[in-house]
Amino acid sequence: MNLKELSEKLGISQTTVSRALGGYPEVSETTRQSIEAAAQRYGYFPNRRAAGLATGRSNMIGHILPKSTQHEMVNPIFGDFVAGAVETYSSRGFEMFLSQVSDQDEGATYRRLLQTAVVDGVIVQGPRANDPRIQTLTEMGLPFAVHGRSSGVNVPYNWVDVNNKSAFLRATEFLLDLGHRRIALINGFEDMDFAMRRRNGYIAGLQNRGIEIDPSIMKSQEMTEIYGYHQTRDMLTSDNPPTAILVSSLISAIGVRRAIEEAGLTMGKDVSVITHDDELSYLRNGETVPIFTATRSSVRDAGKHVANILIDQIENPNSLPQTQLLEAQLVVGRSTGPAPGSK
Amino acid sequence: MNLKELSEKLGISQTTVSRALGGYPEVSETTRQSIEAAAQRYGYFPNRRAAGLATGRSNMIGHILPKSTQHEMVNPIFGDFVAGAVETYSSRGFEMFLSQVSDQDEGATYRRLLQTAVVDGVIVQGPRANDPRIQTLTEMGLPFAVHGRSSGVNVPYNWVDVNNKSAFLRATEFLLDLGHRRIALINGFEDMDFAMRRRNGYIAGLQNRGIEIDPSIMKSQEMTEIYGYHQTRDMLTSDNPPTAILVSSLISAIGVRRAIEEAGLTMGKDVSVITHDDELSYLRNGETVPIFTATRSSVRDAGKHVANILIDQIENPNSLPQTQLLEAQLVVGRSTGPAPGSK
DNA sequence: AGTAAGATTTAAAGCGCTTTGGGCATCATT
DNA sequence: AATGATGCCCAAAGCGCTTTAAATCTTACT
Repeated sequence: MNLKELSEKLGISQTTVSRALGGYPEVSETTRQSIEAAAQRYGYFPNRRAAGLATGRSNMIGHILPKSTQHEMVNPIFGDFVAGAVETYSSRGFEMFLSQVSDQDEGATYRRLLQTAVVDGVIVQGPRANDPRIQTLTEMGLPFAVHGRSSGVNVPYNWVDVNNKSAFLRATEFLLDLGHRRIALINGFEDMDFAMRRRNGYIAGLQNRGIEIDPSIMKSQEMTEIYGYHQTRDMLTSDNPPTAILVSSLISAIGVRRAIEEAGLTMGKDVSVITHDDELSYLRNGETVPIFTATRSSVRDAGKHVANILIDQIENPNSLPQTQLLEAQLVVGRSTGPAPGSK
Repeated sequence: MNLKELSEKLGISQTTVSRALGGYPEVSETTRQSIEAAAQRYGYFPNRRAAGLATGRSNMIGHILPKSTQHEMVNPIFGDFVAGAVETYSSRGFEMFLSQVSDQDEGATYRRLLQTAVVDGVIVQGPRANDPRIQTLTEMGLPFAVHGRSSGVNVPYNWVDVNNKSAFLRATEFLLDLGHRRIALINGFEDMDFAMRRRNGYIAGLQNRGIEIDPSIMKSQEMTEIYGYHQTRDMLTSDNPPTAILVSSLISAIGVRRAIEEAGLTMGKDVSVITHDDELSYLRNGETVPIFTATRSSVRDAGKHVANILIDQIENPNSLPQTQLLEAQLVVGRSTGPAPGSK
């Protein structure tokens, strides 16, 4: 059933049927009623491709999954982030489009997406410092919103980010207050902007108290479970092991705990741990009392917000970019305690 | 730049330009060369909406994310599964479309997807026994492929599945061979088809050796970390605790390990554990030597396969449905050992 | 040289929708 | 009664592409 058939069946012009269904005012209430009833009865929905061709809009938002040759990991937060975004999309009449690209030609992909008119805007994930995508997209005029920020980029753009620096600053201070003086950092890849900011928060926290920065206990890599395990095991068997560890991901923190327990130590007594917690739905950090003391911020909510901001921009092309800085909560669980030897 | 402009620039008809770019034979080699060069130079790509309107094909595959009111969990394997599928899509000229639906009107969504001509086919995830979606889609004539199978459905359809029954049968036998007699099952929701099959494998394994089935140590729920933890903790403090546990997900197995260690027991000595391992990229089951003895099967590969099968079907509408049964490997790690008390 | 067959190319129709620019009643205003 | 508004509806153009049917140009053969 298409518009033509429906309008013939009703004996009403295509124009009027289209307008009635589109909610335009210049249709009398009675005809609108009968048109809507008929559409319902025949299960008519406008063909989106045709509608898109006519209007120049697709009501689709693109997400680009970089097929990195370097990092083979599929981000564990991807599912929850997308779930949040899609929730917004469906409530605002949009849908999600996902494409994969090899790293080098991401620019070409955006250009192609624009040229082939397949999306109205894109979400940029995992920004790095000075991320070139922001420049590219701005020049191209393809609406976009970034999950995270990109240090060094000065043009305004839409973003939603967690206050990573403040979160890790507070976490560091919390450990210092407990008497810890040797605090390790198990961070994500530090060319990622969020990881850089977390490190900055950590460093600021130590420096505020005049504690020296020791690069040998600052690790940076892809945040897998194994990675947390390895780094912790190595540090715990070193000459001068840390008494506390700051971890960038709950997944890695699980590895950290494994290494601590394997070393015959007790988490929260011998070694304190604070992790960032994205509130992944399949990996809750305990229930009423969290397992890990954590800086907590829902990545799912972030997905919702960033989608909303992008759609605002699409629906209102001349509006100024919006930004949103979410504060993480510091929630206290069972993984932290006074530094051993301090009273 | 659109087709009309490009063809005017070249002084060649739209027809010929379109054909040259589409790789049709009735264009002389010399004109094709110059057309391709020009397309390259101007960065021309055909508008996909318009092409789709003309051909009736969209080159998009739909995935539906049910917005379950009941299960709020975003499947942890979603990311890897999608990554596999998208890899296939991009190599075969397709792209992915993701939409969210509330449970009850999934049928309506499929109908709408077909009517609005937005996808060429859909992937069905998480099938249950007698899943109504298979019937619906078959009747509608919308091409689809299922990740998993649906017991009780007798019409032929495209699917890719792991041999869950055989995997759990073998795992059970492995534990029995180690002398275990009291083996618990921490399974996923058993209205999910895969979970049902796993349970059947487990039961068959026990019955083959004449061991009685004890429903009090067979658990079924959403496979979170917390769930594994709770069930294990409860069972270990019961009158007749199991000496071995079969777990349906690595995520839950992490919770199982946590409970075992919290109880002061040693995994692989006091309590043996076998888990299913989907080879999630962010959650590897150890390195050379696995942490957990596991039934292993890559969900990412499954994504690739199911996407290929669906595209085959789309490109060749009259072909018979394809099916693919992947065997899981039983890999031995450090989480299993002889039953305590047996010699 | 003349013609049939084959190779290229083109004009134009059509995919299903939205929207512009009128047209025709109906109603209120002078 | 003439005029201007207003409300409702419609025909047709156009979005950018693919593809059918027809035209033109080559080539091969009698």
